[in-house]
Amino acid sequence: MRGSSKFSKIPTATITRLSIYSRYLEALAQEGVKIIASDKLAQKCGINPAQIRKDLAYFGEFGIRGVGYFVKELLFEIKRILGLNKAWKMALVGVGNLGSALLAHQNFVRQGYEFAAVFDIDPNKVGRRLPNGLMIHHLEEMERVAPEKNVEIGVIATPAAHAQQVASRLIQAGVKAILNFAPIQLQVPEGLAVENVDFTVKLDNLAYHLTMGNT
Amino acid sequence: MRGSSKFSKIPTATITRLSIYSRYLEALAQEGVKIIASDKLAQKCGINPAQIRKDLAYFGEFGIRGVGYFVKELLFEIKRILGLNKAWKMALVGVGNLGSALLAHQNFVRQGYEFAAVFDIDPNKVGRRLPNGLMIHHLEEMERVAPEKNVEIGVIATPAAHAQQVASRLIQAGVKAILNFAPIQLQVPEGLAVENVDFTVKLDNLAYHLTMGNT
DNA sequence: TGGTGTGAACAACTTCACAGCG
DNA sequence: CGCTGTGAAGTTGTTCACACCA
Repeated sequence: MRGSSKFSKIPTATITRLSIYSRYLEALAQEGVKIIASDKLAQKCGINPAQIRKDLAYFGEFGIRGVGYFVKELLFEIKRILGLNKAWKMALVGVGNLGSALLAHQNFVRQGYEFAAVFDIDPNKVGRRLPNGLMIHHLEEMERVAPEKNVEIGVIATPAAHAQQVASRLIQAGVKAILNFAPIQLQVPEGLAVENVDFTVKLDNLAYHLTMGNT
Repeated sequence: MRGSSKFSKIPTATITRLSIYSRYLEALAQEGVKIIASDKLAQKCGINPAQIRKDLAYFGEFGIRGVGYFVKELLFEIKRILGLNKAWKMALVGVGNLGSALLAHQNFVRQGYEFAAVFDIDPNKVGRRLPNGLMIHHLEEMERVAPEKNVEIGVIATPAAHAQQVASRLIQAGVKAILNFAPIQLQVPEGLAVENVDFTVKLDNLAYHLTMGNT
């Protein structure tokens, strides 16, 4: 089997790992490393070498037998696969502590993601302009503003109580992918992509490990 | 098989789901709902009902056949399993945008987690006192302060470049669990629990779904 | 009767082991 | 020779289907 043709079933975990590979390849490229073998990369990522080769094999043949992978070339290919060869426009909803931190987070820009619109419902915030020049819109304006700014990804940084309502609005405004920081399982129609960033759950995992015997 | 005795191999996914169940049970309890069936809960969580029963079966029998589960009782049991019947002390490292947002985040306290110590390396921050009364310590003081404050969980909110160094310090100070917000794979000794909160990776997943055909 | 608890079937993902090629 | 690419084996997690019991 070869090629990324059509809808081969790619494990979600594979995509997640590709993202991780790209980070290390980026670092290697900056260090001037030209070639890397799956064993070396695997060690860095804490992953089985065969896993890396399998992951890549879903999309084609990028390596040279007996040698390894050209760092720059592989990085380019992975970025292409992930869709990082374009600038993604995001909308932030919720300019609280977390939302503000996300706005200030410089990794996004470096990575090809950009906040193109910002929303809130707090009258004290709506209408104000952020340091980066963006205006805080009222959530009501979502349907108008989001398409105008070509928003493709919605980022929910509101309290859990508002998250579902916000998600519905985003979807109505044509957004097809949501990054959800609220600790709630969003109900969305088929075909819509939702990723949850849920540190409460992660903490619970840690608490469990600390409580039970962690091998 | 029954009971949580010793080291039965529990899937990580099960623990994650238990955490999610607990959230919905909490909501149900507050709404005054007394009894819930696995089908109902499953629907809320977007999970297969059998999965819920399997997850619970790892730890005992908590339901009544033909009836369902007593909400309060099940919630109590899950919290006990996860180790949430105590207050966990956390140390925050990195009082930047993200770190500040985490400090202000009220869900932690409600959930039984508490920041007991805060660290940074920025001379402009070290020595200052936070609104909640906590003093920002220099990272160098970790080994002294962390044990003093009974820190059990380390939270890394520093730039990626510092994360590994911080992790090592936390470990040296006796911390056995780390919540890592830095986009890097931490190298830690066997038996230490690390959970990564990595929204860059999540965004990449969304970008992939938007780029490729999402069913 | 109706929903839990659970062995057994199934599906998905990971690792192994080695053929094949630069 | 050495490392990729990959079928096959192994492992882990999920769903089904129904016995069992309040």
